[in-house]
Amino acid sequence: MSGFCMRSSSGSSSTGTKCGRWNPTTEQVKHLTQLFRAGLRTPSTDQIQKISNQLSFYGKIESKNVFYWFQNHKARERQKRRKVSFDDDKDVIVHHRDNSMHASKQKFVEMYSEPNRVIETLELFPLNSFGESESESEKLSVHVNESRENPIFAYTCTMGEQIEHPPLDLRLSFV
Amino acid sequence: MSGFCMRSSSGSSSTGTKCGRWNPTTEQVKHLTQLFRAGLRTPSTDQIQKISNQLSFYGKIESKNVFYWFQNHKARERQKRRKVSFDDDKDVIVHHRDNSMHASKQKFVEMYSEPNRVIETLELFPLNSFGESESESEKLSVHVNESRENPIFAYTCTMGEQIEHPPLDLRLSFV
DNA sequence: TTCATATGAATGAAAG
DNA sequence: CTTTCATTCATATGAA
Repeated sequence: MSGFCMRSSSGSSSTGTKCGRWNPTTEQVKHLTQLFRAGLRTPSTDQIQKISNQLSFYGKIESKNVFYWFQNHKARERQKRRKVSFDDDKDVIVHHRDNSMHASKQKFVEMYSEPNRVIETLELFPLNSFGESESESEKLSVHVNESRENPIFAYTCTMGEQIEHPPLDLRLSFV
Repeated sequence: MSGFCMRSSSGSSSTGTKCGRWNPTTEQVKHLTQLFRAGLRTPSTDQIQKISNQLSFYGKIESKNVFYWFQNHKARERQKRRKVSFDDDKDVIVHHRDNSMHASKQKFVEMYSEPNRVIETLELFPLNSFGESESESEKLSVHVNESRENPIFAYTCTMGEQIEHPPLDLRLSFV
């Protein structure tokens, strides 16, 4: 059994999304909580494995469940605390808590900040992550056409994943 | 403005539906996925630009969105391989299911490297959050006993929160 | 049924 | 790249 949740974003009705989800037993929750209270916040993969293994005694459970549990529990603990701690806000004068959150908004630009705008046949593939992914170890190149009238996404893959005719113009083909 | 943030249509009990972050349309996701499946993993700035530009046809989207999408998708594809694979038997007895992972080469290979009790000294507390935890910034260790009969969860916490003795064997204690 | 809440799951964004 | 954070989505459950 594997819960596959398809997230139909926007578009129309966001229905669907059906998947069974883990339902922890009280015992499992009790132990997870204890570990949390003991100070565990972000268990490592190893720890997750161990915990999962042990807790499986009480019922079905997977590693990812443990992972999510801690993730959520920690987040919500913090969230709860954040809502309750609105003491310094309406107070002291010019303390406009600047929205610094947007200050460093574009992190990705730091690395790729290059006004370069060469448009041609692109050379993809960092070549460092091919053996491990489920994708194919093939090479391809993205040919982007600059025509701007009715762009068309045209995937030229031997995989036979041809999409209809979306108004795009990103051509991808093997080399 | 343009309704780029639909979502709370029929949901009265729906959450706030804030429009703070990018919400890819089905079409956008479809295309991104295709590119990914075709082998694209780490698009260059140019490529990101082009893709973003093309996908903007379907809705609001920025370059960084594309950048992050690939980064996350790639990472999670890999992470999935790591977390969703260990299925535990709820019947005691821990067959050392060997470490015949899939293809990963990190962290996991050292799981059950020892048939004895594996004592891992955990380094908890990320320290990036103030006193959000009830525990102090201390270190603890998880003592996992591999006995395959009647595991017992034994939390050795100074808090005096001793639980009974469930059939588990994950010992957690401060160091 | 409808609304409200708790929480598992997912994922965009960022930090490390 | 890896890991963590923040926010959101979805479902199960219980109250009204």
